[in-house]
Amino acid sequence: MAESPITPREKDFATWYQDVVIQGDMAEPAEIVKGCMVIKPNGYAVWEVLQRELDTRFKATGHQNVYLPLLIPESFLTKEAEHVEGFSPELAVVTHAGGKKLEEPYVIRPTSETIVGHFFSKWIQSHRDLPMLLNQWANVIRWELRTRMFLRTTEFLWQEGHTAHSTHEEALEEVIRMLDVYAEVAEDVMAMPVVKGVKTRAEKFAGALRSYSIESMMQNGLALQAGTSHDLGQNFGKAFDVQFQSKEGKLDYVWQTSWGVSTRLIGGLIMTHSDDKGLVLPPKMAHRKVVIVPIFRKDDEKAIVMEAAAKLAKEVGAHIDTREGHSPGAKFFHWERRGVPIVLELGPRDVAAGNIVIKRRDTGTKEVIPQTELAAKVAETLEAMQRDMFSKAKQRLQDNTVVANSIGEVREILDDVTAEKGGGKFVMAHLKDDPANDAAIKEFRASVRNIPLVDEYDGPGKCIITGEEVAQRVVIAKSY
RNA sequence: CGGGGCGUGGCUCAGCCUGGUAGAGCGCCUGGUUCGGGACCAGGAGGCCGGAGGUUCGAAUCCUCUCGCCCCGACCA
Repeated sequence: MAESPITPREKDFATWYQDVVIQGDMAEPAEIVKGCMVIKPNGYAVWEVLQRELDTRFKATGHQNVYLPLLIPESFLTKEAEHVEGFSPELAVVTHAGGKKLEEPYVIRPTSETIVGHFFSKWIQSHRDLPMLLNQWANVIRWELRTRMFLRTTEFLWQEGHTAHSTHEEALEEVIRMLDVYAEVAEDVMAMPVVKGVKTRAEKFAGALRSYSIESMMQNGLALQAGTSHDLGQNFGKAFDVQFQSKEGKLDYVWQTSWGVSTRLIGGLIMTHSDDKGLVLPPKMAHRKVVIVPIFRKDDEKAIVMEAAAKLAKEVGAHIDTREGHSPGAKFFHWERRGVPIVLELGPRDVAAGNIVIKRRDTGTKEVIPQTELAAKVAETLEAMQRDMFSKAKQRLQDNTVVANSIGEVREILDDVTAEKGGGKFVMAHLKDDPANDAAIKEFRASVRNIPLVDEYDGPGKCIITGEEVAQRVVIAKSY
């Protein structure tokens, strides 16, 4: 037994997740710093793919990247009342520097709305400066009490978009545009289906008018907020005095948005697709899509096999596992745990027959094919995997979405659901957007995930708590 | 912050109750035989037992304090 086995999902989903992260060589707990993790090469490569996919789309929608300071004067946080209330409990504060106590402490950014507000007020004077469309790739710190690798760590990597507009309409368009970008990356690249919607007032970002989110469903049925896009209204504009002069010569505050996704997405990716054998990556997320495991005994066999392997590897852009001192079996397990989409086996028998063995990670299907067909077969298999993995996840989401018409029913369905045991559902119910109702749902540790932008159900109905007429059903679930 | 668990070679842990020369498996190094789903044999390197104080002739073991990590809840991307 070369490396520790992975706890089956059935037995304990939370432990399974940790095992997959560690065995897949994605990350490990930092241990020396509370709640932090070390993202290892295999995990960081996945983040780099995500960065590339997102960044390309940000640029295509007119955004530019900037970088702002990690430290924020403490007083900045207090300028927006809701914002400070929302973030105060989880701030890490720098009180000493240069061997002296600081006159005014700095907080380590939990997010950058305030510092952006400050600079927007410097940079924006005229309607000609608008819209201002910026994005920042950065790390932030939120002192969470409970952490899980990728899903919630004290320090995490993310991108935060910050934009300023001259009208609310335009800002709203931006909010939805970026939510769509997130949904596209989640579904088309990560093969992770999401539900787009508006957060309830109780669940919105501290300081926003409204927040929008994409919510995905993990294999245990728990919801994961995979991305958010906020309509900040003029709240930060007013707090930081970001005014512009309109065409008509009138002064007005800018309308802002902010939006972000984080390394949490990697957690979502893992919990959407992986299995009891380890990590499973959709082809578009795999930095290493094809690996060849050469098989041979004697030196003359080795020469023949390696020559054929090198030729085929070049043809399909594969990595050859040339490590010595490991049996082929050990190599198969190695790549399987790391989620490589396609593993090719090539031994003397195959070379003699002009064949090669192709195995796909998601289904475990193994096939012997002529080497001449390899390139076509690889391309076709990668495409099929991407498609099938999305379908499978989509099906699971549908199978585990249920309708409920009373609070008792909702509670019945979700009461015993935990991250470890699983059994989670998305429960569609009519509920009025009122913090009191959110609180009632919280009593059994569930929450309103969002109010879907597209109502796929029966339209208006009576709120399961107040009985008032509401426009549509909302998503209620246990979540990470 | 409440509850639980845990700090002993790189990793997983045993030893602690009942104080007396620091152990195992895995990994690592060397050599040989292996190699189509986690190979085997032989030899070898590697630890002031989380930290501080105390009890004792003697502490990984007993006592006090302390630091940290993990898991479960409340908070949250």
